[in-house]
Amino acid sequence: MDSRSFLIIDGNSLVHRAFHAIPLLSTSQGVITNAVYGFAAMLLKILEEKKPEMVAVCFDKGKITFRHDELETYKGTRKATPDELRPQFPLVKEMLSAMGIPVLEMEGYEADDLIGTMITMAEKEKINSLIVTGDRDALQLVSPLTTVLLTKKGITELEEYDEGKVWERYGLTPDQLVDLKGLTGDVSDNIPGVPGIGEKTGVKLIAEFGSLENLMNNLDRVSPRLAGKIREFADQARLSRKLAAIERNVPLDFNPERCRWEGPDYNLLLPLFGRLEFRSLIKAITRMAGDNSGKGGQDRKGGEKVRAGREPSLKTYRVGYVILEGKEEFEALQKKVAGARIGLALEGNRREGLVAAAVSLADGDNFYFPVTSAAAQKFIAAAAGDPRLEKVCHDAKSDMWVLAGNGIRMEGLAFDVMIAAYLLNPGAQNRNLDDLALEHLGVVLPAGGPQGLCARADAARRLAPVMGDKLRLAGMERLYYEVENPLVEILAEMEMAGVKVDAGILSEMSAELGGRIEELAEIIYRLAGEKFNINSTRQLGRILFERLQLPVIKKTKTGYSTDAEVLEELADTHEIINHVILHRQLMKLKTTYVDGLSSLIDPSTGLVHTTFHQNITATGRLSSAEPNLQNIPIRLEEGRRIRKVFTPRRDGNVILTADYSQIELRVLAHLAGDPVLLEAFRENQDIHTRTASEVFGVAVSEVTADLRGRAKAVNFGIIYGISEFGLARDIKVTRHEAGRYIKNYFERYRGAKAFIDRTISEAKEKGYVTTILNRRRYLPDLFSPNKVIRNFGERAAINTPIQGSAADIIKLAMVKIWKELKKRRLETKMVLQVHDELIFDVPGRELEEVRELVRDCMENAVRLDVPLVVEMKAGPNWYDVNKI
DNA sequence: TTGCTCACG
DNA sequence: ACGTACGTGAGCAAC
Repeated sequence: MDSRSFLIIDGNSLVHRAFHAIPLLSTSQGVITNAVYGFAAMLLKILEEKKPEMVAVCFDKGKITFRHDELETYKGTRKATPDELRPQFPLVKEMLSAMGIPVLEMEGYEADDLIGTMITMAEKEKINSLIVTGDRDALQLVSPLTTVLLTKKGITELEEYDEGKVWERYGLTPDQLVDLKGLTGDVSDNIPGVPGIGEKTGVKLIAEFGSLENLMNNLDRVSPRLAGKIREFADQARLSRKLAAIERNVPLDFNPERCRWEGPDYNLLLPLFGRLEFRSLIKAITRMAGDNSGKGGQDRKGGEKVRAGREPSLKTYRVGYVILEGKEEFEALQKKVAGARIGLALEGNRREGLVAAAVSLADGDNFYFPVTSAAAQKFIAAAAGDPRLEKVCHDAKSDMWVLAGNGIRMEGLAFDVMIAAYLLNPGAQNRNLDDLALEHLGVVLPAGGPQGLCARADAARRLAPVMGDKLRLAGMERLYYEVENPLVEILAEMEMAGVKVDAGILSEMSAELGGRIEELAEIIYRLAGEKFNINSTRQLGRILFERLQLPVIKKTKTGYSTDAEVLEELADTHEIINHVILHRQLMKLKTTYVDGLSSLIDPSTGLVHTTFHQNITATGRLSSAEPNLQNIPIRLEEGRRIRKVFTPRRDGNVILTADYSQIELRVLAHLAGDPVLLEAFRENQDIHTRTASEVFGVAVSEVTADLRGRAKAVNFGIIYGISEFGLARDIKVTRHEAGRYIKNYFERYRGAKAFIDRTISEAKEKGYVTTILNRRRYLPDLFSPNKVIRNFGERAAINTPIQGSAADIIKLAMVKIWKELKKRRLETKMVLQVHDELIFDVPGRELEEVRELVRDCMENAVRLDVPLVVEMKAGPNWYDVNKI
């Protein structure tokens, strides 16, 4: 654009366009944001491309405009603004204010009229204007100085109209477009025009006569039929023309010069985008603005001080810092931090250990040091190891691993902002320190170097009180300080302790499985009549359903389904199927468990060290990765044997397992207060047998294995948020039959039914569900207009309090057990957690004591309305464990 | 990177 | 008429 350029946007039009072009996005807490997002994305793109000098956005104001004085039914057919859109307008205006862009609106006028008035002012001053809108009516404003950008498709495609382009499209000049509207009217605005005249005829007439008035004066020169029609509706045509004409003289106390754009106020914009969870836009504007900081003064060690009272703009966050070197400096700092609370950030990794550290103090002083000298090493060991020196970190468990590389242990973790962020919203996908600093502090962290590390230590320290307040307000203080925070150190110890894995047995298994897989492959190729990749579902599908013409049971969105369920159903149709099933099974065992596990054994110790993720699941469970030790086979004997390789770490030790019996159903009994469930557990009955008796109306003594199996599926179904379809599929009965079971269940278990209904309705009221320790999960899916997604949300609303409470309970038990093991100075190591089960590596002499300690801590972790029962087993490996 | 499949609670 | 059981992680194939 030219030197003086004015960008002027039809806010209503673009907000509506964005709303319809973008699917219903919402924040993790259910605030719908799609229109704001689309509008912001469009705005940023146009600003970047056009770099205008002046910017304004116009909105309609008031339902009744001056046009309604002329025609009561003007825009009478407009649909009401959707409920999902209306609350987004204030957000758009807030965004514009943060962008530093003025919003123009005036009672009784539409955005068009304000735009017409502004560009008229601009043209007088020879300013070039660019109008952005989705409304073709704006094309009448095109002139040598004014162009219009029309939205074309979606939000990114725009089409620029100058006079030439208007002529090319309509064969008319921009001001003739108004005359055209007089004839054709406009369905969307409910402007009548002349009935029977559409765009084709209209354009022809206006092109020939130049204007509506001239046409009226020369009706003798058109066909009698047309002339009659126009004569009959002459007044209506004149009125329509008047309505379609954009007003250019609104008494507006504003002018283009006052729209000079100085750029966004990033201190407002970034927190707003953070709140709306516009991660990609945050990245985009961060990039756009670039790192234009670094004007801070230097201090004696080369660090940079914050400049006081700087103007608001997107500056990478800068902190003052001092680089520590000499022994005396470390000693001085050690004195200074005694008994304090510090932010701590480390640079380094697990393999190579600690490289550098940054410490941030409450008074704002920050210290950076490379860990190269003995003095540095001594300082960090003392600081990290001192339990009374409170540390605030981001992802402290990773820091503990880095420190462990230097033989340093961390104690005294006061706050981990990553874990706090997880509790505040377990559904968020990102908990980087950078994102948290942006969202909660409104600052952009610098990357790398002493400045970067100090900023991280400083940000962590400053985040702690902010997030601590939020935890308190959400009622999660106890959950944080008594469960999750202590668990960080416990999980670090479990990971570092590792589990002994017998590599010798694994390599034998690998060879044996390899041989069997090859034999099976040969048979499969022979039966198929050709060689192919059995692991490729596509190639397998082609063989089974095309070459061998087996019936197609199920399709995936990319082709034939060949999953276990399908293969099982095809088992009788062809000899090849059972071989494929076995091949799959053995392949899984070999690749994932046998070979996968082997590759992760530390050859110097024979241990595997899983990583327990404490901030992944939506429900509060842990997850385990590299290797995942929470999904080691057990259901089928063939796979179960893998467990033989998990052994105690030394001779004389045993593997002890302790698992909660039916913890989720017990939690359900407690939460629902259902009398039948309560009674069953209080009397320690077999819960599935009892359910079978209730649902199928037979005496407990008459329950067959088959009935018990079905009842078990029903019980699982209840926990998952039952559906006829799911239950029917699981136990292979008709949907009708499954429906009967569910109906019977809810008639016998009224409390469970009431719990489910109550849970869903409360979730819809609050937008989230909670567990017994007040863990929270937001469920934006509950508000989806899509029924399938909404049903998902409802099932999650039922399952989360159950699964999540069970997670709370075992985590609490872990903390109790760990403290007790420490207190008694036992050598026993807690090594694994598998959701409802804990696994220990126990010296033989401690077995008796540890068994009682573990049982006590687990059974009494919380007080429920039903007893918690723990089953314990012990043995020489994870396979050969027997009840004790 | 995505989709499919399958191991666990 | 639709298309679903809840929560995970990993390996392979095929882009």
